[in-house]
Amino acid sequence: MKLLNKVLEAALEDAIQAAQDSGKLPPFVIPRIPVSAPKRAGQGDLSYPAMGLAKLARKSPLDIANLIVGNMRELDFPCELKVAPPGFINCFFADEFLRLQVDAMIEAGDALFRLDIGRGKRAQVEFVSANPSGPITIGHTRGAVVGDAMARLLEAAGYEVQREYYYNNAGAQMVKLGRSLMLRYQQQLGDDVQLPADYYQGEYLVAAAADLVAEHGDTLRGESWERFKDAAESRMFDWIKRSLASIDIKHDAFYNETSLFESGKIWSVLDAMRGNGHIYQAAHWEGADETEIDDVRSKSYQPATWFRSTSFGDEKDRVMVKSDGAPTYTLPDIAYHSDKLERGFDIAVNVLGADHFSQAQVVSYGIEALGMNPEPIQVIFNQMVRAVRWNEETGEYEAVKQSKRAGEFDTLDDLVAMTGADAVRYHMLARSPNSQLDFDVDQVVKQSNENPVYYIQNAYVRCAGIFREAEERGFDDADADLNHLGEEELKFIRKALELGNVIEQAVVHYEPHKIAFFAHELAAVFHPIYDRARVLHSEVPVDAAKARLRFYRAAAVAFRRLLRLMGMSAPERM
RNA sequence: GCCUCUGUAGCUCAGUGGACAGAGCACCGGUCUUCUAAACCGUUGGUCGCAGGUUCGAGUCCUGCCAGGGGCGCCA
Repeated sequence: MKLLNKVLEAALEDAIQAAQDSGKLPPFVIPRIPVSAPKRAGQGDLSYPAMGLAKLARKSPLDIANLIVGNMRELDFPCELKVAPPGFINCFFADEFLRLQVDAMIEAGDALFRLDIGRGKRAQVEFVSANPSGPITIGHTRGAVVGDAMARLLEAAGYEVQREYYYNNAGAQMVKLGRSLMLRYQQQLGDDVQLPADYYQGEYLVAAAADLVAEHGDTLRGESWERFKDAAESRMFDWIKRSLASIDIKHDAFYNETSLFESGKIWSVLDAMRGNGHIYQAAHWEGADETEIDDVRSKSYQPATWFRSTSFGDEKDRVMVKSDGAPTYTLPDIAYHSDKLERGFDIAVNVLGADHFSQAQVVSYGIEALGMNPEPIQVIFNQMVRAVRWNEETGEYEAVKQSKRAGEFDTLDDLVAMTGADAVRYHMLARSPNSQLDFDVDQVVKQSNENPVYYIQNAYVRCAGIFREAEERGFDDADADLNHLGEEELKFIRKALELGNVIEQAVVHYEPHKIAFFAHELAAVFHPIYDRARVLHSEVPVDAAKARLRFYRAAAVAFRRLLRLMGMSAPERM
């Protein structure tokens, strides 16, 4: 299905051009013609404010609007154009066109409003990317939900999409994880050993140790920490994948940071940056002030390898290779993103927490230093998310501790157990990424009966109920005449036709939350109609009933499509 | 101090430079003999943080200020 506002935009531009050619409008460079759906009923289905041309054309907006309408060619879709003060051109879809859309929607099915803006293009979404040192926390969950919804929307826009997970199983944290499990294992065997305070205290390692004892007895006593690290890691990854699968999220590829070391990619990238004149050796960065220089002296650092990121607008240069010869995290990160671009993705979306802002910026500078265009790399920064609970004693909200312990309501598993996969997905998605999110667990549970989640799903359930009942009664819509549809049903079709633009906007601006709000709006149009436009009711004439049954099939397609775009289930009954 | 996000109804939040600023929750009052009332109908609720500026037009763009979150490491 075409994006109708794009069709109208093109036609309006042609009309302006035609008016200019015939001398009715003076020559000027035609600016962007923004056509959008007006907020208010009575202002049409699509609208263009011609006021913006007043200065260019040196005419009154009303005159301009009338001139444009007078020069319009016939559109692909039947509609009526009306001019409204102070200079709007409003487009009203013809009823016959809307009736045609009912069957078009049913035919489109799960591919409803699959766009062609990404046709032949490849997109990648990198998200979650938590290192395998513990369970998926509430913070990771937001990234997971937003990233997967973004991937689904890109697919809807026609892109071939890959979901990738980037991780590091090498660093000091993983050593600590291995040693933590080793100590827990020894404790299970009755040894009197203590876990240092900065080790992983989570209960899940106690369970892992118990499993090791059950499986291997005491035969692992004396094994190195690496053996335990491997055991912990594979257990953690299994857990992470299982948790993500519980909210219907699956990655296509897992990219290990270590491979960038093994392939030598980080060094070739560093050489390339050096070749472009952006790398230097020094004890402190070139623009260091006295405080920084004193600090370096006090640590008696040997020279390190610096990236002159200030050339690209950074506030200070960044270390790529430490004085001990080990790369910082940033170098492999730059190498990883250059690898992404070399793999030929037209778009590489990166879903990160807001705390990675500076890091992402340095990576972008690094890509520039390689002589590559960083533009395909787009980052969605999610602001902080935390689980909160109401504290009766203090009378305020308190953050649930980030303990990584089961039962503390701060892991994905806990959230799903308490509220359900669909509720987690909806509440995590239905917020602008720029907005901080306090996930009030008690509230989500308490309100579950009057939740937007169920409000939307119930629209689909109600359709499914009609189909079930119709089948039982042997009633079908085979020869339905859609002329029997009323204003209200057509109003729903009008609203549903906005879905294409919502998908387009969500993709172009990397704002997957738009789909969640639209789903709620569409449900709000649906429910009153369901109440009034009954199908299997003795007072409803057969012709109207058939038309309505056909209509509800289209509505079900729309809701199913929306729910799937959000990664939510479309249940047949509640 | 610098960078960045946020500030819109009692609460949680939407809001492509356009028309009279919108939802949900909460509150109050009504609706089920027909496809599930997890719904519908109605009422109440606003100095869009403050002050300037740009514009025919600003919740939206710019500047300054106030308040809150996040980031400013030879950690990852």
